[in-house]
Amino acid sequence: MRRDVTLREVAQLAGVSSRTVSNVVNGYANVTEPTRARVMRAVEQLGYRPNVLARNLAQGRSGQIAVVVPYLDTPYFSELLQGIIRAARMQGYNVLIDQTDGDPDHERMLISHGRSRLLFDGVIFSPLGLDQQALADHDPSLPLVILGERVSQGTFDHIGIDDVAASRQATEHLLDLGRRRLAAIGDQPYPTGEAAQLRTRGFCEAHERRGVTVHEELVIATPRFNRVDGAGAMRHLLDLPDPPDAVFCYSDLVALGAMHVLAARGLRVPEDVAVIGYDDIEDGAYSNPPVSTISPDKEMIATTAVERVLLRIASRTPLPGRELRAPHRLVVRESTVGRGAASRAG
Amino acid sequence: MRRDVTLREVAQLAGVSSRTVSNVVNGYANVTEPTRARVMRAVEQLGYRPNVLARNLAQGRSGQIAVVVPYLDTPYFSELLQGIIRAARMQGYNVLIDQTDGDPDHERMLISHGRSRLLFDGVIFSPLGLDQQALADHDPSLPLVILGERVSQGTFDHIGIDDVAASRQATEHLLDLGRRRLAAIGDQPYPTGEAAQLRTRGFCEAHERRGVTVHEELVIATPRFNRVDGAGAMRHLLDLPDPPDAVFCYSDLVALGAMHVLAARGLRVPEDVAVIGYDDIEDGAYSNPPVSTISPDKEMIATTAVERVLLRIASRTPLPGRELRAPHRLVVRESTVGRGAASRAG
DNA sequence: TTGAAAGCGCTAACAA
DNA sequence: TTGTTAGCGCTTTCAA
Repeated sequence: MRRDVTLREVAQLAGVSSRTVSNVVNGYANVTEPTRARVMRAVEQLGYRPNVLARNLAQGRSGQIAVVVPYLDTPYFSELLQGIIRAARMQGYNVLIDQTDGDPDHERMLISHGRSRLLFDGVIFSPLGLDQQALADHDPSLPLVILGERVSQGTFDHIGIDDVAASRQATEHLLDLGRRRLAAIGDQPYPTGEAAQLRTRGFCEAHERRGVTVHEELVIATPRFNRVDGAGAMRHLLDLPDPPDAVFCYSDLVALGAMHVLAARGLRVPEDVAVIGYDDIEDGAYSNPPVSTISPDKEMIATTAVERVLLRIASRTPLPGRELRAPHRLVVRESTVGRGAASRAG
Repeated sequence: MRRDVTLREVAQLAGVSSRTVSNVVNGYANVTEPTRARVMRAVEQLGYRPNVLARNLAQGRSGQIAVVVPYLDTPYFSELLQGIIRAARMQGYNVLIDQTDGDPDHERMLISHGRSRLLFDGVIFSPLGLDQQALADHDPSLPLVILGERVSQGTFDHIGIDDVAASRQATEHLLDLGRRRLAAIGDQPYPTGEAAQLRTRGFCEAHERRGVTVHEELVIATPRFNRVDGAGAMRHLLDLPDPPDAVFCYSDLVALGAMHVLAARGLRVPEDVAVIGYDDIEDGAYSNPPVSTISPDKEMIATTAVERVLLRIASRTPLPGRELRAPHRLVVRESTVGRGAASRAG
């Protein structure tokens, strides 16, 4: 390892103390212009670059936030991640990525007291395997922002869209098109499936509001929100004696998987079966047909998450947990209204 | 910030020196069993967790590798990233993500002398904005592994598939189906477009081998390999007086964009136009119709990249640059052979 | 405004 | 096998 230029060497060359160099480099305090110039010259001459590690050790922080997601190759997360990285970088923070595969032990570890210290100053976390209680057990000294649907117990922030309202809106869209046998793919009737349950609730509420009966047997549970599960559920639905004429999918990936099966069976979307998704990932806009969906404001979710976690990091005293809502909108495409009729709605 | 338990405190409680605790914690050297047990007990009792930052500073390394990609929401990269993160973690390394948007200055900065020191020990880099020469100018003391098509100048490793052979294979597949007016979407006839140019070369070689003339006007250049560019190029091709009967797309995203336009124009895939992509992203397998593609061995690329960068980090002396080839295979799906006939080929 | 010096918590060379 | 101790490079308190 090549010996690096240190602060001390710069100080020596400039004929000042290392304290002064530190001040100059960080733009701190009051340094007279001539001193500043002298130091800067020495910095240039030696090609000095601050050692981030040393700085962080001295400051007791790592300058990094961790972003923890279950799966990186889920388009929704990678799209979100882009915004998070951008926002964090703007504040001088680096982003460490972790992928848990939904493993509860791994997830627990990351937010527990037992995690390795100073690797990251805060966490933006999209939990999959942890339920309410496990989340509440997190190290209270760790600034934590949760994405998706987990109600805060007051020790961390939570940001997400209004899942019930959004799902209601998607379902009402299908009902308003005259569909009456609606299926829902993605329910998760167990403690870690909160997000899914909220969507199911919205699904039911829409039926109530329109005075239509929910067909319970058409509400299909799936362990994940991916294409494979969507395809499997769709196959099951089509094998039913009385299959649905519309499907509300709890993610766009599920919708794409479902549409894949519909195409394979020779059924037309939306003529035979209308399909609506959730997340507004780019794939959905380019699928055949393009898929209607609920579009959460990802840019806002990303920037707000970063903003909040940095706020918590900066705060000396633990901040009370906050519930933050990002806006969403219904995006109508061909998978529900057919060619030519597709447009956008609020 | 809560005062943390330090090595020294553990040493005190255990009645040994900090040196010994360090040895125990890191599993170094020879420590007698009773001593070890005593130390471990103290560790447990105090809830001691090593401070990664301090360790790294003392060791002069950061324990992190940076993975630099142009765009995170490109499925190919997020799929690759999964493997990289997994492999790195297995070796005790964390992964720092950076996204350059293809900005040459940003890219240059990351591998130059001027980068911030010790933030990462090595880089796995997929350059977009930098040409051969700019890459050659990287800080030679920085362990560097390049993904994609950039020939190493001997100071870094490069790993990728054989683009020419793969493209030839894809093109031959189209020709062997009897198609004769083949288009290619994704050429990039400028210094940073090496990968694209190699694919164009394979495209031409296939024509030669089969004794078919290349239709130059059907080779379309695009700045990026995404859906939008694929859609735009396809529109252009369809507006030609004599449109193609098959399209070789330089990425699956391009293929999906192209197929989107074909569907919108009421053309059938593959009956009217056969389409083949490149990368084998998951979307391609679930599109309608599923898209034939060149499938690089992503898992192997990921693990090899990590392996090589760690090797370079570990080596005291700079290792000579190596060219590494990952295997690929042709995956035949409905977008070229139609329903029912799709299968896999080596 | 600037200097001297004590840490930040850990590793590792040197000694015992 | 274990202890002593001098760094790693920077920040920051205290004093001047």
